[in-house]
This record gives sequence, structure tokens and C-alpha cells, in this order.
Amino acid sequence: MARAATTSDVFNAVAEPRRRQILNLLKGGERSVNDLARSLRVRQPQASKHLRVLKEVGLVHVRESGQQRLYTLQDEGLKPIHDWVTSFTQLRSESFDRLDQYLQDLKVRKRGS
Amino acid sequence: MARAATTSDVFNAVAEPRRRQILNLLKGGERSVNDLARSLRVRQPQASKHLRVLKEVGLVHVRESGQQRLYTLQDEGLKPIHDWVTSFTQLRSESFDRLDQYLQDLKVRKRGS
DNA sequence: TTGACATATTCCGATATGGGAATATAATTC
DNA sequence: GAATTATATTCCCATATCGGAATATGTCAA
Repeated sequence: MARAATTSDVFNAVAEPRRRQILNLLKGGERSVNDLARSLRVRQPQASKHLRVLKEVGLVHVRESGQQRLYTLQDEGLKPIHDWVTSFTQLRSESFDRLDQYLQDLKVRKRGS
Repeated sequence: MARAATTSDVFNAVAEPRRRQILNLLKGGERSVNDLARSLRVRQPQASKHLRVLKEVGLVHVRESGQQRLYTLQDEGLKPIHDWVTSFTQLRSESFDRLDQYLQDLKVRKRGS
């Protein structure tokens, strides 16, 4: 048996750095394929291929707008990773402290907005 | 170019389900190779190979004890993934709420222990 | 219809994989 | 030293990869 397909689950899809870059870019909102390709300094077909993988595992959503395809982040798809990784960081009290700090920051920011 | 090596970074190392299983088992504390192999229902060499990968990316630590090698979890190694994934879940207010709830649970549990 | 533009798909090649099997290395016991 | 046990390494193979290049599909405008 070889390595599992990149489309088999979110963990494999996200193992590729370029795909993480794409997700990072999509934090800023909807983006077209060419737009993403330019930002990544990658040929258009490569961008399309990566987006296909991300779509298959449910990390992005596509909207058709004329001849363009606008991709959006679907961060709910990251839940398996989030749950898995926090099940580890929960173990250490350090993490509790970091989390306390983190939540305080959030509250402050929330109040300010 | 082919896919990146599993030892290239933590994301790739953790993309393999068997290796996530190993990390899960190590939550319970130190374990020998044969012990892990039995729990995973895998031949010993496969266990050794996976452990090698996990060691190379800094997710486990080995201690020599006679002819045994006892492996321990090193969850600090998961920080890159933790940081990356939370940078996304932070975006949604839903996550804030879940985190609020989560922290309350923690406080209760802390008090109880 | 024709041409221009945006995106997706297919074929290729070099490469890394993960499991199996066999073997090597190392420590313990007799 | 020889046998036993625990672990690591090597070789093999089927498979999936990612990027490049070429091509196909789809949309718009004149």
C-alpha cells in the first residue's frame, strides 16, 4: 500500500504547504482561481488542482460568477484537525494558561468591536 | 516534484492515520515498541518505522531501558498545527462561544481535581 | 460565428510512500 | 559463547503524488 490519497481526509489535504497557503489567502474572503494563482506564483492548472482537492474534502466552497469560479473558505471542515490537536494540548496545564490568556484577549477585542 | 516527505514537517507526519493512532496511545504514557505494535495490530517493523518518523519531526521522545525503547509523547511538537488551525477557528464567533463553554468545563474540572 | 478570457482536465515523469519479508543490531539470560 | 528477546534497517513493489505542458470546456463580447 502506498500513501493515502490527498482527498482521503482533511489531514492529508492540508499536509501540502501550497494548499495551506490557499486557505490562508481565503481568510481574506472570496477569490477567483486566477487571482489565487497569481498570489501563489503558480500556474493556473496547479491552482485548479489544489482547489479541487480542497473542495473534495470540504474545506472550500465554489460559487459561479460568469466565467469565474469564486472560492470561499469553509473552516468547519477543519474541525477534525482542531478537535484532534486540542485533545493533546488540553493535556498540559501550560495550555490552560495560554488558553486563559487567549480568552481574555478575545473578550477585550469583542468589547472593542 | 512528488509529494513532500513525511519527515519534512509535522503536518505530513500526522497525515498518516496509523501515526495518529500511535500518538493517541502515547497519551496514556510511556510505551515500548512491541507494546505499541500489539495495540495497533501491526508488525513490529512497521511500528518502528512510524516511530522513526514521529521522532524525526519531534513528536515523540525515546528513552532506552535495557533492550527496550520507551517512547513518550512530545505534544509541544504539535504547536505548529495547533497554531495554524486555531488561526482559522478564531475567525468565527461560533468558535468563541464553543471556547467559552469549553473553558468553563475546564474550570469546573480543575476545581474538582 | 469568431476570438478572447477563465477554468478544468489529461498525460507525463520523477519521487516518496507504507506494508511485507528478511535481515541486522543490540541487550539479556543461560 | 549460544540462545532468546527487543528493536531497527534494508529491499521490494504497487500506488499516489505534484508540477509541467498541452488540451478541453465554458463564458462573454463583438
